[in-house]
Amino acid sequence: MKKVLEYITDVLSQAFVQCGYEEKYGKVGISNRPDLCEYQCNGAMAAAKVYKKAPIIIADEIVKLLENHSLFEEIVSVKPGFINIKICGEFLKNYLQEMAVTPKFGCQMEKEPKTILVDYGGANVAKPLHVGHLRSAVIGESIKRTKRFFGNRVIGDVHLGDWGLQMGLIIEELHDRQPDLVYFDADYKGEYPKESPLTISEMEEIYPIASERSKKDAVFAERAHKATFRLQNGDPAYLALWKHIMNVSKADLKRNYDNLEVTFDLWKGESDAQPYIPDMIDDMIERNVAYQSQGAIVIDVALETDTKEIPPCLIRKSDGASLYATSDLATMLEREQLYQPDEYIYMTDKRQELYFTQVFRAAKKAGIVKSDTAMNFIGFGTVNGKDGKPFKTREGGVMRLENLISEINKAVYQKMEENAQKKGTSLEKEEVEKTVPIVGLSALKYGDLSNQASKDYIFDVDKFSSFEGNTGPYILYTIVRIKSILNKYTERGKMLEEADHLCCPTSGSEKGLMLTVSRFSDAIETAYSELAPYKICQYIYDLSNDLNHFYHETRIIDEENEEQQKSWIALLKLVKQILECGIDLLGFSAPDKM
RNA sequence: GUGUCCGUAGCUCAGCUGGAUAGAGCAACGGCCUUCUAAGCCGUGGGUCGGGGGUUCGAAUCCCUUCGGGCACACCA
Repeated sequence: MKKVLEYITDVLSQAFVQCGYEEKYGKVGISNRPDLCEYQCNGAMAAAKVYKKAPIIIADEIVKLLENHSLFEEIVSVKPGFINIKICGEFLKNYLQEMAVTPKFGCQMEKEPKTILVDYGGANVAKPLHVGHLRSAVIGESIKRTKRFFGNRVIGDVHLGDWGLQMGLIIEELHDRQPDLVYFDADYKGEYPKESPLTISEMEEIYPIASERSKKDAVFAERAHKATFRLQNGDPAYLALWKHIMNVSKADLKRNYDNLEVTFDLWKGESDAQPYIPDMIDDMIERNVAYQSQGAIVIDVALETDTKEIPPCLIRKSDGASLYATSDLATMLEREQLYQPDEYIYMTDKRQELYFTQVFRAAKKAGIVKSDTAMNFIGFGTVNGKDGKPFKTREGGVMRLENLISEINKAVYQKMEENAQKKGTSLEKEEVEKTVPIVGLSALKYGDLSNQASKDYIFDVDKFSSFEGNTGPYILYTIVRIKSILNKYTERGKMLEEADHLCCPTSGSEKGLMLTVSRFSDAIETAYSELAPYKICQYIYDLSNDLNHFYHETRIIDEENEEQQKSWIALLKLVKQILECGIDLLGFSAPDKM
């Protein structure tokens, strides 16, 4: 669907041409003075320079030509040379009606859909999820949904950190605690047990202890390194143990991600890339892409155009071990074989930006990915506490994601209870069990997504559980209000389907709401092209504000004029659909009541 | 040191392809529930847009400079 701004810009551009000016001066934008107008064109002032005329004279010419144009309710020239525009209600009404029956409310789908691989940059196996993992999961989920919305094929890979030293640490710690396990019996020749010797909570308890121990105990650290080495070289006993750890850990991670309504198409990890590594490195050396430097194998990735020195990308340490980059490159090799992505998106902490420019360049230089494959890195900022330092619990430890969620849910529950008390009703248990996690999730996700991904942000639990103003629950509350009206409407024996016709706006708040509705595709398309979920937040927050403003001024259920009431119901239906679409792109949904 | 991002209201942040009085939310203060959910709505107060130069009819926005902070800079991930 053509956008409202395009309709107006076309008309203005034509007028500029008719008056003998260049077309480009007809560009129209949203007004920054809503008290004066809805749209504005500043082209007359820009044109004034070139054509050596007073801007107001040019603006007057344009306005004179368009005074009676059917698209405008009002078009006037002001002071230095602004052209202020109010759009005709009739046009707006028709535009919204078309939106309501157009797929995706008129958003422009991708003409050539792409295959996009999203790499969530690895939660680590055997370690609990903490707030740091929140961003990649939440932002990634939203970007995945947005990319799909526009018609692309998206493959999300959780990409676990499952092949590193933490495995050796756990294995050796377990060795000390339960030396009698068959995995540690060198002479054992039989099948290894099907049951895991460790539960998830034992694992989560063991890991930090083992990790600490390795820092103080050099002998233990050496053992862990050796165990890791044995595992990576395919020792059957350790591999069997590793599989147990993987299964238990994956099941737990999956449960946690499910709670966040975050899903992955692939549950691959670093271990999956290992088989590709030896051939890949040999091949790179053979083709002179990689070479030996100071005992290590590296790929030069510096370009003449660089403003700073980009160090070479290391793919093998001088002791022969592979690194993160090796695994990432090998993973691309596998992905190219299996999926041939047109675009890659990597989501990690922004501190890894330099690293990823190195890897991306290495991948292209080595011909692992095609030269025209889009390689995107989304680096997000760190989650900080109120003190501006990386987020910690009150006790100073790492905040587990699970605890965070339950803390927010507790606050949601309290709020619901308060509200019930005020109304003198009591909470229905089933209702609460359904609603609390939905509202809590909206608070958590919206709180994260409404910030620009690349910036650090202050994570304030109190703020997240206050639910006032620009928050997820506010958006949900708005939707719930609409649902409530629609319910009342049908309870009175009226059919929602019959409310499919809009009238021209009769108030400022109604027109304001309609104008914001009409901006939907601009907002979503911007979020899509800039990979910026916070733009979606901004838009649905605006829309919610306009709805609530309209809501407080307009009695809908009591309206006696049937046509008018139907029109409002139709408008509410559309706003509800759009808000629901928006929050779906953000990765959460609305309850029926709250 | 080099590169990079940032500095806007007491706090958390928008706004940055230059435009009219710099906007939200929180916090503070004052109104609005016998009427569609007050997790809401309306209003008040609060800013030398880090400092200084420059370009321009016009700068929070572009350029230069300076101060203050974050982060990264080959065998970690």
